Amino acid sequence: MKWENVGEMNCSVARTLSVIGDRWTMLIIRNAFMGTRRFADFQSQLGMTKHLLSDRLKRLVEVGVFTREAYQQGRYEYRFTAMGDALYPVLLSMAAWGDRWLDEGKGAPVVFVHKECGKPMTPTMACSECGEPVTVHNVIPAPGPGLMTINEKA
Amino acid sequence: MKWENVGEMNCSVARTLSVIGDRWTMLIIRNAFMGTRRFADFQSQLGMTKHLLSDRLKRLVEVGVFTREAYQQGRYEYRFTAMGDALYPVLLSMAAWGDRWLDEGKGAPVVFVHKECGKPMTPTMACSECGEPVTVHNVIPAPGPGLMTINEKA
DNA sequence: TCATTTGGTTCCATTTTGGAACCGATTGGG
DNA sequence: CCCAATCGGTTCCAAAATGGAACCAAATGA
Repeated sequence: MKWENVGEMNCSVARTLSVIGDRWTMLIIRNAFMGTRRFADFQSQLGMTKHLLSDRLKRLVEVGVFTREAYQQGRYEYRFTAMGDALYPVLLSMAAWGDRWLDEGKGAPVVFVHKECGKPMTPTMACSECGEPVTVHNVIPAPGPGLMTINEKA
Repeated sequence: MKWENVGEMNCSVARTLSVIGDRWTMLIIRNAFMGTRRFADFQSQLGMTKHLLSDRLKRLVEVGVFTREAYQQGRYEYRFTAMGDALYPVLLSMAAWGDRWLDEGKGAPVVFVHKECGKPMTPTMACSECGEPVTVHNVIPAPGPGLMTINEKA
């Protein structure tokens, strides 16, 4: 199977990966969450080549993660849509995993402070119904309405 | 910058992506969470070429996400370590985003049931301190102990 | 015994990425 | 107004990664 067909799998994870699953896209999104908006800033911060950045931004706009708005003649800002904002938990879960398992003994580069309670926190996956933390041990996947086969191919 | 240097950034997200951020790795991990353990099963379920699968599994074992244990002479099973289990929230956050934003009107292929409360739920990112949901609007990133510069290069 | 399964490796063509040069439109400085 | 610099790209080419198929040795199973 080719990568370009991954998005056609009947799987939410595969479809998500078809949008954010290539080498640079999540780093672009990370920087966007840190406030970066403009082409040149993304490029200098990430050190990626311009044509790749151009492609990725174009694609994220097409998919609906970013809007592209001129802030001057021919100068654009890329800003999250609601769909883009909703990627924040994906970013947080990656940051939390890297902090815990790949910190090389130096501690977390960034800590997250929850505005409401004012405390530095670890982003934690919880049940929307009862609020308790969820892990691989207490979640059971079950067939949903959109299921046909778990791994349909072609 | 080349992709191989991304893992050296002083950023937990970048380091996480250096492990799980290539085309196939998260799909391998998805299937592992669904119970797949063996080379041939990963290969037939994912439809990826054998040498790529071989590379990815080798790497995930090196990094510490999987163990590789013989279940017969020369036959191996790949199983999550604690480090690997801890990737579950990343998978859940991707599944939740895909369900919400890329379902193509067909509904979620899989729903998650929380064992403790017994209800189908939406995996939600919450504050470890107060348990309230967190979003891009109520989290403030702050410098942590491992920070030197936010985007050190080279 | 002999075909089949498993878990790969090797080879090659195609695709993607990385690096650099180039470019037109816009802007800011003098 | 003129000129240099900036912005947001595009084009070209080399290098690296991926995709497809063939091949292979060890172990199994009939």
